[in-house]
Amino acid sequence: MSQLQPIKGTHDLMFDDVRRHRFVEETAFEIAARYGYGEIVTPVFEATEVFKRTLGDTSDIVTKEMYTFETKGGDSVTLRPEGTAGVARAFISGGLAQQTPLKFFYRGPMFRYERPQKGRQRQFHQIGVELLGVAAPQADIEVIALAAHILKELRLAGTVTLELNSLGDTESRNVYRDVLVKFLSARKDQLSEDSRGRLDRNPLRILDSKDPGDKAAVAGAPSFAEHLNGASRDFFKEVQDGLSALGIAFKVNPALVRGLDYYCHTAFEFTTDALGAQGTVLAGGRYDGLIQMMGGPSTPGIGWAAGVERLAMLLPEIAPAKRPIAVIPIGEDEVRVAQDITARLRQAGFTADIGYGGNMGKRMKRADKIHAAVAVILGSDEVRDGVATVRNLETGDQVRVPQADLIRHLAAYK
RNA sequence: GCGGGUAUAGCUCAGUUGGUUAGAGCGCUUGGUUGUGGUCCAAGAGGUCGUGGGUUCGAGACCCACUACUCGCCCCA
Repeated sequence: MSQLQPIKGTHDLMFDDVRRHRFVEETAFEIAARYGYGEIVTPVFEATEVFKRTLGDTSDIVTKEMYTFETKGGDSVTLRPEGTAGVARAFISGGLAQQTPLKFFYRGPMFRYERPQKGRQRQFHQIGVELLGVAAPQADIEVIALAAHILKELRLAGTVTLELNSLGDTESRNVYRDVLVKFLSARKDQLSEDSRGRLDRNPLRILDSKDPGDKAAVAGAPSFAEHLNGASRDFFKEVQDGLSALGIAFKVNPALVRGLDYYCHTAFEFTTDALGAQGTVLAGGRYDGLIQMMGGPSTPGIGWAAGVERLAMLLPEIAPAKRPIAVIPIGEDEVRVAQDITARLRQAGFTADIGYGGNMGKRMKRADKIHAAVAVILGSDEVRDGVATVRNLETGDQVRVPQADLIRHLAAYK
């Protein structure tokens, strides 16, 4: 047992784990590119203020989950707990308001000081998209369609469910908020301690509490849908109609809320019951107030983020890694020739590996271990005759091939 | 921050009501095959039983504390 362990809540990714991880990221980006999204890479840390302002001073993320520290220069910086704030900051600092609409895809590590459990790490990875500058419901439809498309491409269409809700515009939300607070205040004794605190900070969050008392109190509450004004109602209907027209199935969930103030209109989540408590796999919404709240020009936006580890866990078997060609010099005298052949194979686009040492048996074992499809064996006889012994490691068949013909002969293994 | 579970070989785990030299499978090394892997056979290496304390004639096992991991609550992707 080594005493040297990774930091709590962090993991080393290797072998198949990395391949699943990359498969998620690359598939997502490839699909996003078809929708016109370009990748944006923002720093993994920002001025603490960037997150405080965007996430709200009362959110759990800001109040207890951020990795915040002071630099040698005395500035407070924070490892990003999510991706939207950094993109919004880049939008403002880059003066990109003139170039809307803009579509960004991002991926990378996020950091939250939480208690780790299944599907929840302290360093985890997200992929996400942001569409900035489009106020029309068409943007909501496209962004959700993109998410659905990616999940389908990952062969997860059958494992996830899309839930949808509308938070309305500011006017609707303020009206409903007051109604809800009044209703719940009258039933304060039924509420959990957490939810009593939320009454002031985040009353909408009480709607999706799992606490039995909260659920009972909320059961008879006036519905958000009835308090949407005409414009908000029309907006939500257009989103729903658009999704239906594209054949994207969804379920309206009135309890689906975002606690943060800048969220409005569309909120959505793709969830699964295959991951225990951490069922949300991809979630997002419209945030028309965000850019302005950060000090930029008023710009509508909508986006989502997905947890790469969670998606990777759900992934069915992925395609096996490409099988390499093993080049095996029998003794030290053949190493030079083997290196030359290996280099030529690699230049020609093959995946090739060379046995590093030991006797031939060892090198053959190594070839088997890396799942080589074929071995190119070079002994003194072969070198003398300018040939190589090509052994099919599946069937055991082997033939002598002139070294000059190797690339053509091995074409099937490319 | 609050609960539950677990901790024995590199990995996955077994280990009887507490009893003398702590086991298996896989993996690893070597040999059977000094120019042939995967299969097979044989041998071998590898463990202060998470750490510290306690109970006992005797602790891997029982008790306490700590640490780590893990699963829930919470939060969220």
